[in-house]
Amino acid sequence: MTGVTIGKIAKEAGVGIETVRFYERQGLLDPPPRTDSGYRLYPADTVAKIRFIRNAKLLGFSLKEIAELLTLHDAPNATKAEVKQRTQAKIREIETKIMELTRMKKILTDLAASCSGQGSIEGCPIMQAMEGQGSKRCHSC
Amino acid sequence: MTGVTIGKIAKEAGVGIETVRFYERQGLLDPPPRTDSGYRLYPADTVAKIRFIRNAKLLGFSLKEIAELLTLHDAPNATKAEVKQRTQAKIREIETKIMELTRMKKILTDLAASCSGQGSIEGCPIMQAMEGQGSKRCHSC
DNA sequence: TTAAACCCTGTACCATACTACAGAGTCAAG
DNA sequence: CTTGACTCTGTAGTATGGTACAGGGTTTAA
Repeated sequence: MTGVTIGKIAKEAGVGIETVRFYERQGLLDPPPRTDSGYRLYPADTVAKIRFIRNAKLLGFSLKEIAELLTLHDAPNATKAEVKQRTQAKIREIETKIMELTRMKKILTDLAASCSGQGSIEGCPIMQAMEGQGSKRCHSC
Repeated sequence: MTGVTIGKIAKEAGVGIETVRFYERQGLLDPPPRTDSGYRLYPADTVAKIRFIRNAKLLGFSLKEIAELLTLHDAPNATKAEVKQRTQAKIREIETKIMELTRMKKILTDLAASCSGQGSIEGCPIMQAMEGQGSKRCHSC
């Protein structure tokens, strides 16, 4: 089997041609063999790799992290522990983001509740909150 | 009063000089008057504006959105409703992000629980999940 | 007077994940 | 044999929020 051209790979994987080349530049996809005229000819499993990239992205992994996961994927001596450790690190990262967003949401919700939404902006409690010192002794810290 | 030079504004506000000029380019701070030699001379309330920017950022507003808030701030005929509406839109935006992150976290947590973390990467359930079709009929959608 | 400290503009760079060309060569069908 | 579809490289642009110069001019304090 000689391989598949980039256009067919992209179409099957549901991404743009430019994206496939971009993933190659970023080290997510191995540079494939070429025809005499320089056309890329991809092995059949490339579509699966692009799907892997998409799935990992949906789980919050960056392209750099996905490159590492793909390296593990192809390393015969990689371990489950390495994958699990990365998964747990990502969970902690997500938890940190959720906590930060929850903090923002609580403050905004309280402010919205304290604002009548009626009349001139003068004395708006939301604006007043943002005018404050942003003190180092912030009660939410 | 002639005004304050950029270095003092930056120091008092706790940001870099470049950041002050950047905020001016982005339309967050009005271009201040200049000395004959071209030095910026800021009005005294500029430090408060930069604090406003920092506080609004901590609540999740982008610089573009903060520029709008600052415009409202200086508009005599602005209303509380306009501020409250932006606040509620931001709350919804944050809720969407939290839901997306929570979705990721749940999947990752389930996957981590299903992985023994022992032995070769062969058969790792986390990797297998990422190899899947990423189907259109995903049960989490 | 001279050196340090300050300020100016303009541009380029960091990460992230692409997207969009221009200008050229190649391949397949009719 | 020509036309359209495909591919190539390389570069630049998108949004976000800055940071970091280079290569000047200015101000201030000793």
